Amino acid sequence: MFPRMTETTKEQLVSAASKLLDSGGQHAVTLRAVAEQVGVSHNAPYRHFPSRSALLAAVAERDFDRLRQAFEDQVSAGHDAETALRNAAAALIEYAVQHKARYRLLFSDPGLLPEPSLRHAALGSFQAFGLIVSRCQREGILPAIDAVSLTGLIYAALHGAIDLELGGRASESKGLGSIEATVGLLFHLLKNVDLNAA
Amino acid sequence: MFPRMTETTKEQLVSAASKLLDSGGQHAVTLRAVAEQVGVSHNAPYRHFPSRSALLAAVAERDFDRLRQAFEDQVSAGHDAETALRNAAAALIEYAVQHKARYRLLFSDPGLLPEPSLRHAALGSFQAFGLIVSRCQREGILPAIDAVSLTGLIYAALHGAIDLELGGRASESKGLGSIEATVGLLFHLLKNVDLNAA
DNA sequence: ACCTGAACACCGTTCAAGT
DNA sequence: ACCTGAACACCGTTCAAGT
Repeated sequence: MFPRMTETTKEQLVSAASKLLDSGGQHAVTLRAVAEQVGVSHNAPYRHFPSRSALLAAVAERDFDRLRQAFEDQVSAGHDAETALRNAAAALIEYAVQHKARYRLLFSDPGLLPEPSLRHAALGSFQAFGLIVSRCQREGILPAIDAVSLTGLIYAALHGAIDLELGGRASESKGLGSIEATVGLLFHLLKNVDLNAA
Repeated sequence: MFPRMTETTKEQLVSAASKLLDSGGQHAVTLRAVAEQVGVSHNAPYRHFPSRSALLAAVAERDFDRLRQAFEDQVSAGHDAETALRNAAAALIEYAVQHKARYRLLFSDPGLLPEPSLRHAALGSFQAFGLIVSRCQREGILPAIDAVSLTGLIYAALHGAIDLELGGRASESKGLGSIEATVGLLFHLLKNVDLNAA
């Protein structure tokens, strides 16, 4: 099957909501504005989504799938493990910086409805990232501890650096000059962990 | 001077907003609800704060000061450096878990007005935490790299672990079973960094 | 199956007026 | 200096009705 040239109304609503998130943030995504962009009445979205939250969940699910794809591309790109890890981190950082409100929707918004399909998409992107971490461990770039725990820690640190930056909390005076520098320091330190020392 | 037994209306508004954040989250902090708790009309808050955002900024500033105090207490408590670091992290985690909406207001909300006094309070709490990190470096518990950068990295990782948990993103299947475990792993790895190896 | 128009309760904010 | 009541524009959501 070729993809349809025209989006369904439902897809158009998701795309319009994404666009509004990018241009004006969460605040700007009102059902009325979304409906107007698509050219339907202010409550037509309710024929496709039970609530505003459900529409935002659909935006998030689509983006989680795209992130998983980006991570999987790095797994199969044929680079060495460390390059794959750095590229994956860079891809996430670029997504966050260029789509701030969408990043926060996916990784921080406490109002995001935890529908099973969304949780599945979120876990999928995490696990794709985890494959890269595991490969780094096999190549000795990262310490040989439990792979899932290590992936969780790196994911958390990466998220923390990104979230502080997006929230305007990451000033130079807090040692958080750039997300890249913070993440680079993390990888540098992890690379030099020696658990056989003591 | 002894503290007054009665709060001014302004202080009452800040306290009421804090309470509403704890009980119902950001969503529940409407100026109308705040005013009702204090017993004034729905727009009386405007005699004390120019906007809802400014009221929330006042809540944040007070809490940043309290966090700085908690960190400074650990500095002067007479414990060894590692205990001070672990206690400081535990204090932040406890604050986050018991006051989720307030934690996110301080460390994540992009709408928080960056007034100079608020930025100053935020930086103060960061620097108090940094003093503990520096002491750990002097005692050889943490790697001897630039102190501010290391503090920034630890702050970011701590924030990431907390924020993912508060947002419901920290499942066991993502290696994020508990904030304490993730932070414990971070400290464990940092403790075993050996930059003289290669 | 999908859409519309009117309506409801709620909100942040403004304003004229009161003490 | 501090407060009140009415009002405005806006929002999510519901409902009766249309094709």
